[in-house]
Amino acid sequence: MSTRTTVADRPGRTGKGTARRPAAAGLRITYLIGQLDRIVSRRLSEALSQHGLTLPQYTALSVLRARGRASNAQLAERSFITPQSANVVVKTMAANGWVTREHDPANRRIVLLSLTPTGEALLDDCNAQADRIERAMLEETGHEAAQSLQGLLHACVRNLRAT
Amino acid sequence: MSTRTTVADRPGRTGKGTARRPAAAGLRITYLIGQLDRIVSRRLSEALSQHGLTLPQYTALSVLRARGRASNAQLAERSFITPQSANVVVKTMAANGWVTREHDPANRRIVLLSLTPTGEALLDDCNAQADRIERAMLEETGHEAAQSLQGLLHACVRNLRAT
DNA sequence: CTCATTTCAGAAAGACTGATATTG
DNA sequence: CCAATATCAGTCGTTCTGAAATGA
Repeated sequence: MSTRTTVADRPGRTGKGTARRPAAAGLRITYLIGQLDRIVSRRLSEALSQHGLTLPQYTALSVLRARGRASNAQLAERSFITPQSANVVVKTMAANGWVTREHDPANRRIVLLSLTPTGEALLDDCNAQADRIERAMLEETGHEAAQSLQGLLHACVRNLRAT
Repeated sequence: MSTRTTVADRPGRTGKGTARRPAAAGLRITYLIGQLDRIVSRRLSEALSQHGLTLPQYTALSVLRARGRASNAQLAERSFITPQSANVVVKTMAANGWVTREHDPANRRIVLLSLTPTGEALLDDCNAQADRIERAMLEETGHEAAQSLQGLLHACVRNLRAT
């Protein structure tokens, strides 16, 4: 994982209460992204293990639903991992009957991946788990703030992907 | 790491241009966090390797500067990793002369970690690199938006850490 | 004795690079 | 011949669990 970094020079925390004051407001954004990712990954992994799948597998299922059918190379690109890594994930999912692998009639070299009904149902269950974590994460945060966060994160991804 | 998940049901992308339209706006927040963390980690790791350190090491240096002196257990807690993992990271940093390890006079069982001048200078260099990446990430995003993002991420961490 | 801290040992999961075969 | 795809193999860095030793 990850683990981002860098804390501001001044801790900033002077009070002793729970946190009415901004308190420790000088945290670097890259640091917060890493910390949040670590916490969310842990929570999500715990929840997913109850259904017998891992986080990379859940990611792959999600991408496949969004894309419909996709090749291994496309899946890898969408998941920001190498085709080799994606292949490892897909192999076990195919063995579990969550996805099917069939040759593209137009190009026999390409293997198209699709969700099976079992995979679809599994994804629905996992999405429900993810929703619960997301709600806990955004507790007391208004709907507009959540949308703002979503938009900002998306902008960050776009900016860095372009460079 | 990582790899978060779940894309919305509708890709949303209909156009073919670079991306003037919102395009694919329905991405799940947990998914975006994972993707962004992956991209930022990769960028940061590349930059840090030029200085001869890894991302977890940079994180540890940052935490140590923010905390002043800290034990290995405290460092681990702050970094959201196990004390064992922290120990691995610290060992190599001590060997490189970036941190010192001295016994707590009050409790000889505890080893207090501190940055050396070399470690301080190294951290400054790395922070400059992180600043560059952060600026690229927040390109065209206003200062207030960046602060909003920082606050939202911090709130998410607090909410999940409490649960 | 009990608890916290450190640290050693082993193992697992993920992702990477390199290399190879196949197809268009 | 070249580009893209899939996939086999090896490796590395990170993190984990388990266990042991030390000291308050």
